[in-house]
Amino acid sequence: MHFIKKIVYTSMDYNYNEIEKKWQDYWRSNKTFKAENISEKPKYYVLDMFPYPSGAGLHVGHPLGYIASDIYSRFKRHKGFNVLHPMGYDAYGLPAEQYAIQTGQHPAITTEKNIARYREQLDKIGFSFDWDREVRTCEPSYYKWTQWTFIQLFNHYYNNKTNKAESIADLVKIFKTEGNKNVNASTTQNDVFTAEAWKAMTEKQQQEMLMHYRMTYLSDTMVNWCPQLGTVLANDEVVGGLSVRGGYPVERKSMRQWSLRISAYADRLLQGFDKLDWSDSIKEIQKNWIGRSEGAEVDFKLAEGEQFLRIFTTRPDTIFGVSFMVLCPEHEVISSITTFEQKSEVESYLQWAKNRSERERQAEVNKITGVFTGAYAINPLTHEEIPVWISDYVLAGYGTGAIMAVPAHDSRDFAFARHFKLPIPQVVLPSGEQPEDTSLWKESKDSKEGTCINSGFISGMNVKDGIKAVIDFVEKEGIGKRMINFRLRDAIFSRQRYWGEPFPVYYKEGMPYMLDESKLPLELPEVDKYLPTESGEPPLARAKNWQTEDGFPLECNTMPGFAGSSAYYLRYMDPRNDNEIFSKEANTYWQNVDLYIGGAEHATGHLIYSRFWNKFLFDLGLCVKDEPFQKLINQGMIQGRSNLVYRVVGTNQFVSYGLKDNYETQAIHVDVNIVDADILDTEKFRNWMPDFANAEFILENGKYHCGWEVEKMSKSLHNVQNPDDLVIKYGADTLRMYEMFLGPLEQSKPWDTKGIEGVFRFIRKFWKLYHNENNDFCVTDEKTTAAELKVLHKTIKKITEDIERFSFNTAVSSFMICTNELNELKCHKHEILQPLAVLISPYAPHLAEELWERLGNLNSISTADYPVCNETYLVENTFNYPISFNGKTRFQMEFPIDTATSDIEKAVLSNPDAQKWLEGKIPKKVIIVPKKIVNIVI
RNA sequence: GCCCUGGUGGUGGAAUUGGUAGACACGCAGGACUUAAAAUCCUGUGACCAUUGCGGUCGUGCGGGUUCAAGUCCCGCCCGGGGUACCA
Repeated sequence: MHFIKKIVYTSMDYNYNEIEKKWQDYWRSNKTFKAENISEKPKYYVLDMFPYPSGAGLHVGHPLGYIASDIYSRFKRHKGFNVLHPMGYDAYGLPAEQYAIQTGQHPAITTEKNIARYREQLDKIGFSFDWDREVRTCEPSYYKWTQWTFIQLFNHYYNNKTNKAESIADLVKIFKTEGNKNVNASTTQNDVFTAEAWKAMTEKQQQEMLMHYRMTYLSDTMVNWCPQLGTVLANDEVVGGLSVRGGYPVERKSMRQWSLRISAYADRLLQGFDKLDWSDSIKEIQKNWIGRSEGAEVDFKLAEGEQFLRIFTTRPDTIFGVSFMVLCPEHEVISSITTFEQKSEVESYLQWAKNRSERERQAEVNKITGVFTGAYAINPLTHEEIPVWISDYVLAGYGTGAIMAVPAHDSRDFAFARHFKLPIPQVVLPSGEQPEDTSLWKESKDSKEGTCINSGFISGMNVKDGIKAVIDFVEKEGIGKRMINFRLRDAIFSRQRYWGEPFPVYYKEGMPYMLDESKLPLELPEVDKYLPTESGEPPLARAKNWQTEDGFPLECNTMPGFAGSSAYYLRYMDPRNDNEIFSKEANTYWQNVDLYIGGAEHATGHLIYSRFWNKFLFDLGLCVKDEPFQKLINQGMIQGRSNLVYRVVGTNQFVSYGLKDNYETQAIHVDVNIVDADILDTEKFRNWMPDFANAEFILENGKYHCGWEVEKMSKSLHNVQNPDDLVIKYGADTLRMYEMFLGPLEQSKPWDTKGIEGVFRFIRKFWKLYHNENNDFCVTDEKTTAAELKVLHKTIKKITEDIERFSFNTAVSSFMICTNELNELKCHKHEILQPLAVLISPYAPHLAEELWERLGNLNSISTADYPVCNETYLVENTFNYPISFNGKTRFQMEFPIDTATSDIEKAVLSNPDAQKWLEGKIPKKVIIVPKKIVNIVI
């Protein structure tokens, strides 16, 4: 009812539905926002994180970033830039495949359908995307280049000397002439071999050796295996031992998998930040994820035999305080060093540790477990014998899988030493303290600063000097060296799933080989079921003839989600190129993304993978910039605002919010779409669910008031707002401006439709500046007044400043203020209203286009120049000084702008109001800041 | 635990470089128009005290500090949101 009334009345004035459709059609048929790769104009590349097209469609949270980037794109066009503003779909993904498993419907069909829905929703909001450049990661013409890049990764290794990826063919040449003794590469093997030894290897042995160097490599690694999803996951896809998608438990398991040697780029990924305009918080998250630690690798000789244990430490100065060593349960020397007496105990511990899930291990961090191997090592500085233990608090994946324990100064070592009654020698003394009896300590002292004590030749040094002295010593002795360690692990790149890019890989005698580039794309085959085979192979193993023309079997794993999303921004530059990933010309013109807007949840996944991928392509000389995203903005989450009704326990009665405390009630989430301004539509409620058909209500003043809460937007909480309904009810321009008006782009904020009416009112007021009571266009050529010009130019200035600092919420209020002021001035003048239409067009493009046309212009408003502020209209002759006493403002006085401060002082002090506040006292001091404030100190 | 964020009216928020705290909007209250309602327009709206008018006191999570002047800078806490977690 409410809804129909609105349509009727709006057709009387601003008919947004008709106008918005008209201009969306116009933009589509005129390709208004097509970006050319050749242009005289300077370029500007604005990118949104492309969406995964889920079945639920867009909710109001999704377009927030898209609206901001669209405003900026349109602004930049007005400013004379050639703007690249594309959109596409991250189309591979688990939900479509899970749906396929359940229903048998091919994920391509589900995906296609979802994309169509997304497109329809996006179109209705009036985005200025260049749709000719749309990409979909699941299209063969797109993933051809994902596969192609994989081949390049396979054919390159990372040269630490030149600090870039170089060709494997060149590496083979070096191996042939001099072996690997002079090679400093990022590698997973340490053996040194000669040219002769290389030549003596079989092809298979050579391939196995090269695998340790390739940027993507096949290896047996401990992976995150998720049984419920039937696939392995990368580290960023696991949080707290559970899969991010679906929340299923994840186990550690050794499997033969493809990995990307992203760790080779760890240092460059860190250094790259200096040049980037990203928020500190997102840089910080990535820095922590990469986790650079400076320290040393030191070898501890075993007391028996010639073997040694290599450890990594950031605190070489504390070696004097090492009283035992600990190995991870997976450590390879365990079997050879364990003594006969300890053997059975060690074996049962290893068995126990192996069966412990990742989740249990993380949940029971405080549970101290471990076993003594019976072996002893020699502390290289004290030369004392120290016991070697095994415990799963030492991780196989970091450092060397073995640690030197410094119980006095490390909390985990301390807890372990206390539990197993091992000695705790103190070696660092914080300044101002005396050495203590460590047996009385309740916890370790993690002394990052202080003086070394009980530490041989470094006793008396401060920690920093001690570290340096010890490293120099171990390097001289040849038992250790300076070392930088990273937390960042190589990314596991295989997935045991159907709906992803096939690897361009076949196997010959168990060794992988790349398909010839001419065979790309290797298209995803049809399968009868989207499940693993009975023997546990991935779904692709079900495909018929999944082999090369020569009969060699093809890889059955597929690539992970981040494969297709790691270089899509580059493909947008030249998306229909079938001969290369993108042309040199296109890349040289577009360079990299100037502005990237998206959610902060991609900090440790997509944003790191993309930077890695881009740096690799940069090393190959394919792209001209080594960082993909110059400026990054993370839009905040839009939370849902839920409504609650209160059922009297055990009845079918619902009591209004204000009266609920008189009853024992149960709160129930109610669909926010049947609530208006917290007032429940009781009739709709009865029809909402069969359970409530006979609901009775206890009302307040004849109305049912709902309670409310801010929480995440989700179907199950019935608080999802989708943009389509709002576009129908208020129009796209109102939705766009309202989403911006909600608050700062980067902050999380609750969605509340209450306020949208205010923006809707504003849009109509704005329309009425150009129209009379009969909705006839009424803009005149009358001469402007100084007051009108001042309003216009003040607004130009403010809006331009706001847009440049991405403060869209304050820009919207400035438009409101401007409209209110022009309305008051009854201004309907062309000279004011034409530039104003351009000013608002990035925000409310449909409205602006319509007004632009009515103003007599023939081209799209997007071709108009952005108005320039003329400061001369803003010059003030006087300033209204706040007069404050001891910092408290009491009254105001107006003075001409150029009044001398001495004159101001005189005038203020003789003012009767001032006399009242002075209470006859003589001011100690009078501070006058021109055009700011007068402060009188008494 | 560690790291990053944020905390301002009934609500969303503004205050860009230390200079009149609460712009703009929602909501609410009152009024105009109307047979009535919707829409629109006008007025008021931080709290408290006073109210006949003038006014006054307090106030940006809490406690200190720097300053003529602090939402803004410094120190110490509290609370919310996000990230990360045996990383040696």
